[in-house]
Amino acid sequence: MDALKTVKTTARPIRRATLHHSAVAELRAMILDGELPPGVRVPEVQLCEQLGISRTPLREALRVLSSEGLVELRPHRGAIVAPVDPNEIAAIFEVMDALERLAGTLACKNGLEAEFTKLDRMHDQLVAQHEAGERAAYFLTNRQIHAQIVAMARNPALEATYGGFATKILRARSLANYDAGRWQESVDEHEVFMKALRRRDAEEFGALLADHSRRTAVAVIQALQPVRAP
Amino acid sequence: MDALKTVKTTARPIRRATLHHSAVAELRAMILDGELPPGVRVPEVQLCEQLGISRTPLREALRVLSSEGLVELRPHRGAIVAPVDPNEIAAIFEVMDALERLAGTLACKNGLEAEFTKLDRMHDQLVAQHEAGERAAYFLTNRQIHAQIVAMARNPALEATYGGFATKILRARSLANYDAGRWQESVDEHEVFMKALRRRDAEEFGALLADHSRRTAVAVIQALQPVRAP
DNA sequence: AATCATTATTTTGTATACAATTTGGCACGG
DNA sequence: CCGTGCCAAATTGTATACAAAATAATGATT
Repeated sequence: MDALKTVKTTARPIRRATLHHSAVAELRAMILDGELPPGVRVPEVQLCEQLGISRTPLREALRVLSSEGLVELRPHRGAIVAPVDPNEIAAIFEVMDALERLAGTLACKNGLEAEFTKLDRMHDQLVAQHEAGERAAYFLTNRQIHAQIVAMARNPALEATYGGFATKILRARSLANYDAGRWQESVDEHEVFMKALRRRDAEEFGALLADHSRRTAVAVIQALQPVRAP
Repeated sequence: MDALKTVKTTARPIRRATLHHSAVAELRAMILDGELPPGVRVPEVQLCEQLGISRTPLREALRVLSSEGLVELRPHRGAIVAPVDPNEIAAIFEVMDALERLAGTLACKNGLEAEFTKLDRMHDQLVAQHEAGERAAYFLTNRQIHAQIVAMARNPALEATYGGFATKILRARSLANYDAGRWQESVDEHEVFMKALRRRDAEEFGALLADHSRRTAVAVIQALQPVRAP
């Protein structure tokens, strides 16, 4: 007696089966990984055979990435991977500070108890990775922590906007090698705002997150300066 | 002795000649004007002959609008104009408040003298249009004022994000008829934050703008409630 | 008569072919 | 020797044709 006709195979019934959607994901990853460095031209046919798809879905993907700001479309002149402009990154961080503050405040108000404890565990992991000098793992955990905070804000619009900026910032970071001294500072700041979080002090937590973001901005932009385009 | 080889015919040498780009603009306008109401299906071929273009550029346009959140793509099931979800609008306003505050603070710091006076003139116009009961003209001026403030912030990332949200909010507004009582209130709030602006009190101006945004949010969302989908 | 299965139609997704524009090179003239 | 104009190759923009999937319509079976 099966009451259901269809079996729920997975929690998310949305299957992204279309090629153009896969192409977006693939290209985005390639751009983030630096496989497609900023400023480089994106020849359609070459990428087509590389991805094993036709031009149609690839072009659709390029339009989407353009609207995300990861590529620039120059009519009749081909697409290029969007260059990383320090001024643009600075502007993004200026907005990001405000978003971090908002995320922090809302997360404090809307987060579930289980999420707070999860955040605590993640923070412990972060500190451990810092002490162990595991740079790559640290950065990943760091991103996950901030993503978790944003998720706890329970605001899809904030999450989407934050994600878009985070992507661009991530790309800038991967270009500019991070200052070593900033690492310790950053961990300290995490310690501080986590204390505010444990007190459930929403305003203070938000303010500290914004401050953390601002300091990160300074470090990233500074590290970006020597990369002057040749 | 002309030192320049090319004559600058216009300030923006970028010409948007491609069909898919025109299609994006056209469709976006149609969605905003309510010509394509929320939830309605978007049959590709029908729109193609209506716009006089082929399916290829139209589909590219749909992907862009999807990435902007104005249409929803359901794989193999066609695209629909994104429904206006009160919860989504509420979430957007929550972010918008923060953006308004940021815009106000930055505008106060980075605005040029000429721009401040221009804003004053626009405000006078706004008040006049309110007194004259010119509803449509008032709303236009209102939008222009806020756009001007955002422009004065000198932050392209903020401007783009703000613009995207403003588009969605505008669509929600056009659906829900605005409460009459709110109109007077709104003008009063404009009066108040303009005073702060004339004092060049950046923090206060930002705070008042955020407050204005929050109150607008309440009014819009309330006006949106009776529109329960049948 | 109602339900299910199967088929037909419509619509979307993808690939390919054609048109238009840009860019690099080359010859010609100054 | 340099600049200008024209031509050719390559690449993008658009249109159309074909394939796949979903919806509907129909008929058979109970």
